Amino acid sequence: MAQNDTVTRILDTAEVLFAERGFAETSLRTITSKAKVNLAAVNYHFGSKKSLIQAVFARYLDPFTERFHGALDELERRYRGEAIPLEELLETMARSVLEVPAERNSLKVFMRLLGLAYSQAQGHLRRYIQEEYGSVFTRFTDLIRQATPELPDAERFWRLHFVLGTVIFTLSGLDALRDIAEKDYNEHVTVRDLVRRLRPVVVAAMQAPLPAPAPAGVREA
Amino acid sequence: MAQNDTVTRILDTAEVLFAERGFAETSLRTITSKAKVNLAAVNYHFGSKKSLIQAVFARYLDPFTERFHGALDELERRYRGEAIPLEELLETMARSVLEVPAERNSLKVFMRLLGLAYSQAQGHLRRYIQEEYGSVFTRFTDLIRQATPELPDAERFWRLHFVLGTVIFTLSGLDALRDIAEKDYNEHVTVRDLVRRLRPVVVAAMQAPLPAPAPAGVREA
DNA sequence: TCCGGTAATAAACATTTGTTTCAAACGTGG
DNA sequence: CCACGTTTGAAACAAATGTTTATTACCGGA
Repeated sequence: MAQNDTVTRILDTAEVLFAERGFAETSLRTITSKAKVNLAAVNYHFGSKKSLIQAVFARYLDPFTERFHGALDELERRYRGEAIPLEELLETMARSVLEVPAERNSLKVFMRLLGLAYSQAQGHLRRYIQEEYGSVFTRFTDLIRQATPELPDAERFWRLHFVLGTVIFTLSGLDALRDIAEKDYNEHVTVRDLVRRLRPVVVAAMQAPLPAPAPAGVREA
Repeated sequence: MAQNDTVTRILDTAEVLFAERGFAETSLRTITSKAKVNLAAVNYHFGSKKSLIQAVFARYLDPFTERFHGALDELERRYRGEAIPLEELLETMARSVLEVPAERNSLKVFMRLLGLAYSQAQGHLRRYIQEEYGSVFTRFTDLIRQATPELPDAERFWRLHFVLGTVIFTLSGLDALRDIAEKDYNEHVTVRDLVRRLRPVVVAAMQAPLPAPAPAGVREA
């Protein structure tokens, strides 16, 4: 199990360094020295730095998509054709996201990586994630559509990304925010705690009244 | 006005490149060649790449904080001691943010930069922004507190960051999202449009019902 | 006109980056 | 025990980065 050990050690080290500093700011030498493996091991086992980055994501997203697909199967079975309630869908998504990294106590790393995947330009990453894991997201949004028939399609699209932003932003910046919260309110906040606080906010956001119609004839660059 | 021209050209070019690719991924050579100035000009006028990054932010944040402070002064004068309504505060913040880059039609650049400032590790940037512009944020949160006396302090703290996440996440990833939205819904979305959609969602999020109390005795790693 | 400092330029600098090379060590199946 | 494919190791590679150095060009005031 020598090669497996090396591969795992590289992945374990890389994911926390990536999460802390971003991809471009993390050199292979930093990773390999901290992981106590040879520099060439990365190119030997993964081929390139880009592939290493993708492998880091795959290790989270592969189990996640599997679990999530399973959970959605179960939900659809339970509701047999009827629309699944919105809160049930959100709850299921939350549970699936939480379960995967829970096995390694690395939720904040996972969330930070997700945040980077969005913000970071890194064209190849977005393309990779989209191609590899786009289908499960499509399935989820389809179910969301059936659960919120009163929303116009475009409005639902944007609201989904609004709440996605809330969750990723909050959980990926959790450490910094937690420090402030503890200092100011003397309250130790757990992830469970945050999810509990998130729930009513997310639901309220999705069910907010529709915006006033756009004023006509206003141009913008 | 030769030196001013060079300085401005560097800033103009740097800000769009930074916004497109991030800081580490944008080299001084790319900036200077695109701006048609000499490579050494950056170090001559700004001292270092770090200082250039800070200067890019200062060019947005200095006018913003001035306008925002002014707008808050005006609000406080209008309400003379009484609590300013939440929506008025949010509206004022939105207007101040929108006004500054409007002068150069570069709102998306500004937003992307804000998003990078959060997501990007770049320790020096966070510290710089915090030290230089933290006070206006403190003033704003104080007013928000007076506008939402029904919220427990901790709850308000988290909700503020929830909606901050929504806004920054959405607007900083605007280009990518816009592409999807246009492809799927054949709808060209402007920033004004997004702000209009954001408003009811943000208000609903801040006013959502309080979460169920935390279950007692549940431990977590 | 000439001087003085400011700015622009080209070249070189020292580091750091990802990647490649090739030899040595390893381990497993015959 | 030997041979062979796999993995590790140290070193070198080319390319790219931020920064510095001299040198030249510029330009307004004495």
